[in-house]
Amino acid sequence: MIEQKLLLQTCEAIKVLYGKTIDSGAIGLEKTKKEITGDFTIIAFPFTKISRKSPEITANEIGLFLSEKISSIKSFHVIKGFLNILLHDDYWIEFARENAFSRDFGMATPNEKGPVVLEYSSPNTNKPLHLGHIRNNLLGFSLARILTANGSQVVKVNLVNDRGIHICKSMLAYSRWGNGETPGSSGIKGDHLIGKYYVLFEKYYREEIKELVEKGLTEEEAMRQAPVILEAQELLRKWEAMDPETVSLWSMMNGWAYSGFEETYKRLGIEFDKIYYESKTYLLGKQLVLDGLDHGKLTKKADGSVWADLSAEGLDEKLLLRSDGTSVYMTQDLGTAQLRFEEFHPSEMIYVVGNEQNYHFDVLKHVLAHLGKRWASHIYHLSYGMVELPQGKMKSREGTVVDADDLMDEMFRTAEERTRELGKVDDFSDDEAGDLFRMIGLGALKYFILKVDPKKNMLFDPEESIDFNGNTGPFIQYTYARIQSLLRKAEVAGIQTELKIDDHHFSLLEQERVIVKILYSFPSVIRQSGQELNPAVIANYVFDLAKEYNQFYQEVPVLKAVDEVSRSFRLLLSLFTASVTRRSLTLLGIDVPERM
RNA sequence: GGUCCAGUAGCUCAGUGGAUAGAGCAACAGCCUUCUAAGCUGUGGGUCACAGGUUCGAAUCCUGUCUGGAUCACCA
Repeated sequence: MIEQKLLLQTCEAIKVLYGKTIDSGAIGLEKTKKEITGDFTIIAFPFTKISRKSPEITANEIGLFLSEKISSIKSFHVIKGFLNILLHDDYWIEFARENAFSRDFGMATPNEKGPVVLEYSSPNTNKPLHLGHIRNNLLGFSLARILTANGSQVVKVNLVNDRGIHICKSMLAYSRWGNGETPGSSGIKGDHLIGKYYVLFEKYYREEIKELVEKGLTEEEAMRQAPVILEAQELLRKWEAMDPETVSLWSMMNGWAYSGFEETYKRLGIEFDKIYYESKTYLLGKQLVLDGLDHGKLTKKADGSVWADLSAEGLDEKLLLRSDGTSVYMTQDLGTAQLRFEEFHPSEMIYVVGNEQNYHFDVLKHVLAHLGKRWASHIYHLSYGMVELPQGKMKSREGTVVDADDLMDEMFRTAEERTRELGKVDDFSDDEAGDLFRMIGLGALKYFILKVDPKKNMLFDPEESIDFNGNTGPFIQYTYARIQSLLRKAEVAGIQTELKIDDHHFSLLEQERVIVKILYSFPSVIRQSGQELNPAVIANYVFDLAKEYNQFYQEVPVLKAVDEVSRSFRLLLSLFTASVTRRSLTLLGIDVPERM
């Protein structure tokens, strides 16, 4: 790699010129800004202390040294303390030629340290998936692909929250008002049907609270004493006691939810390697806690409850077992973490969970460390921000949630409308057209969400999300489709894409050079987003690429280029760009259309 | 109140120690014998929340302040 060479020789230059050994990590090497001639820039300011000369002179001396040692350097020039280095065109041409056809471009060496267990999605079975889940699912799935591209073996897991008071609420409402309605009989998708009864419960519950408050109770008392909530709690106790009737209702309704989720996942294009059910794991962790108690790492209070004292780490005390000996959420998570560790011996355990649980994961790691689990430090919480709407936050109680299925329908519909308007599918079969609408609609949705830094709260404006112009998925898909069309036409015209540079030396246009340089950075973009667990890095990269490509080829048509060598190079560049674009979009879980 | 996160153009977002802080949307003015106008070109738009500090250099790092959000349950 040329960058390595530059760093190495800069060290050498400083040693020879100024007699001091420095670490190559201390050198500021970056890509030259677009407006300035050059490919790489070395920042010479820090060396002035060593050289005891002005930044300009220091940079010039280093530049001279480098161009003697590295043959790929064509020229250099200095602005203030910035040493801008220009490489020979042949270097970039060779680079493009070598990489245009390479398949595993961007692939890192396999990671032998063990698999990465990646949890995402984690739905509740009492209501359908909404926009927040979509962000979670897209992040998780994209991350799995990025990590795989970085050489990791990834186990994608989902932990379904299928037990607890929330599902009992839906069950209660259903047994009261359901009249034996099923997804089949009503034509309602299973998870939506359950959601319907959850909403019914909440509505009725609120009415009861209101009545009690009118009778003189405080709101808090009313919430606790409302007959319907007591009944739901009774249902939970029955479930825990394995009451046959309750369990059978529970498994029937959960079955509806599972098949509903499966359908949504499929439409979203995401999948899992393993699904855990909380009903099977909720008792885990208790033994872990009792062992910790035996070893004196946890404390028991007078009422029998068990706690972890994390005050030394700046956190509070955390309850792990209730006074009646039952587990809490944290206890379960301790248990499932232990389970996964034993199952996979992972090098890393990643949880894609919203940032409202930052504290929970802090505590989780600390408690595990307290219990002597060394792998606690291998837990990484990929925390993402909330999705807000123009009207404010999504609240299920106020009916301002954006349902995942509805949203996808809306995206598909808009994609179809817009595409038909433009006459893009006039020569498509119905199947082809349908596929295209789904690709574009989903591409728009996925890109819109993934391009934002995960940790930030984001605003989802339905209007803007279905705009297909500018920094959007469809724009990138469009660029790709156009390149594919170009390549098809070139083939028909019998134009060579294989570049012969043996006897030809020609100059790259400035824009060609910009594009090749962007392509050059692709492997480091993948690596970076793997490290930071950030698909947004890739999203923004591929948009820049598409934009540069469009700008250039607007002005310089490929098929008409007169010079055979330069035409051949541009085709090669198109091929290269297409392959990197496809690769990037795939890492984001976005499909690429051959025509659109 | 404690802890954590965020604050960049009218709006949505990039940029996390380098040069004159960038895109998209929105507004206005242009460009279809070209790979396909879901595109391209141009114009206007900034106290990088505020104040100090660190250094050759700060939107970026440190400290403090302000604003917004999350969290601190014998809920999950």
